[in-house]
Amino acid sequence: MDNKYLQIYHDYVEKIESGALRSQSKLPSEHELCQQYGTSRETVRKALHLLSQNGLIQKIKGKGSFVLPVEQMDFPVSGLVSFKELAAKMGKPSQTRVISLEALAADDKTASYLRVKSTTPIWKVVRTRTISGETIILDKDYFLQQIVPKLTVSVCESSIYEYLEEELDIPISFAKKEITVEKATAEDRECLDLEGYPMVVVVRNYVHLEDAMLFQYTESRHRPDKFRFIDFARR
Amino acid sequence: MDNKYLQIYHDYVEKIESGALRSQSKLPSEHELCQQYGTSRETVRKALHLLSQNGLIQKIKGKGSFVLPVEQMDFPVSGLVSFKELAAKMGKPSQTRVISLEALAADDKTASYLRVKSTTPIWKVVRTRTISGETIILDKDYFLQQIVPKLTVSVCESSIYEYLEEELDIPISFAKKEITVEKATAEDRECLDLEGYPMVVVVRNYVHLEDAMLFQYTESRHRPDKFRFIDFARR
DNA sequence: GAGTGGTCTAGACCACAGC
DNA sequence: CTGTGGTCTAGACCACTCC
Repeated sequence: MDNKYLQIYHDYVEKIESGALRSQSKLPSEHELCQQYGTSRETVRKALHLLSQNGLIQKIKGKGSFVLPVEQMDFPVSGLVSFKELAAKMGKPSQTRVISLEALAADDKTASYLRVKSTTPIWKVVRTRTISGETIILDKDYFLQQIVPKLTVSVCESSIYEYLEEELDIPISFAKKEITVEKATAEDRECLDLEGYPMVVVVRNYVHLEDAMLFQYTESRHRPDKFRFIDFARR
Repeated sequence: MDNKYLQIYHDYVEKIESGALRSQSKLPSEHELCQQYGTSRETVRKALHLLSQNGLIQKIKGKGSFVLPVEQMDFPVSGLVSFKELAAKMGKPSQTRVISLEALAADDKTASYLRVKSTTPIWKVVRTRTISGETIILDKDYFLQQIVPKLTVSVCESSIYEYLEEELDIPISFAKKEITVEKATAEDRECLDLEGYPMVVVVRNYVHLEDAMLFQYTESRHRPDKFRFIDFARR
């Protein structure tokens, strides 16, 4: 069901992540790829641009396109990725526990985060994440009921993200993350294995739909020594 | 000296950041832009894609392109931006102080960060950043002398980044940032106004050239309460 | 010089929104 | 239905790298 350029893109993501294409190795030239896939050059270029944007290849004028060093698949919290996917990539035993799941009216603070009026019907989900036996992340999610009419504990235990994308087909478009370090609250100390750390890393995530409407606000609170964030930027 | 698509892109960055184009307002259709700029549609689309990637506009199929809410000029540490630019955007009095500038041979630790052999000739620069009277950032930069033959204190006091890009014309291509929280060292406590905070936020930045060669490693150590990082992600 | 990627064009057909 | 953005094509010229 992919477009042509996504087809080419996914082919090469697979080749690179599986190791079939080694770091530093050269991709076929754009001309060759046109012939292999039977497409025009702009289409091939769109695929290569995507690979380059995502840090998988490097294009050098006059030379060609080369696979970049992957550097141990670095916990890419950057972008829109779910905890489930992350945990799977890291290959560590992990567990999600639902502390609470409530349908309620937004209080003033939550309403301001979601930029809606107070008393707007919302879902509030509180979960903890346990990795290798240590509970190190406290996630608090808020959704507009208008967008997500139904939500169950079992969905919250696996992946809300998957549910929204695949079941409800909600068109998630872009998200803004904000990372700060703050004093641990009583709730943090209660829910997490903080081991005496006085602070937590707070990742606030604002998720927007295709029409730019904000529909989800997530606050992810991490034990500082277990927190790691990777960002990849191009000129 | 810009390309056509960069011309269009910069025109609209200016219009949006200056406020001439309000949040939510609609851009001309791609067809109209073609006529206004006398270019083909793919060229206009390349410009709009860039605007969209950088979080300035939102394209909606069947409707048009719309200016996104800017949300208070959000300290965009994301991407490749220099401290000088950041401080200017935030409009706060700031100051850079050079603690040391040395040409030396890489020790084992530094060599492993830069992924070169020990004893490779490098520059080591240590600087502090003071904002509104508080010294809250300690920056340690390491460069390969092979790439940067000359470096002076006065360059380090203004902007090394500008010097590399504009004077030396070094083709910076991409960078990887890694954010963690670590115990403050004696050096941190000595150079920064830590106010008793036991930890610092460490941003490690690996900067690569166009040929994917690593040429700079920067370690930026922040007082936790003054740290803020913004990440913008699209589907 | 031949081969590469970077830009650009003038078309085409499609899917979606809104009337 | 018209107008919008999303995809795709088959060319073209340029700047760069390497021999």
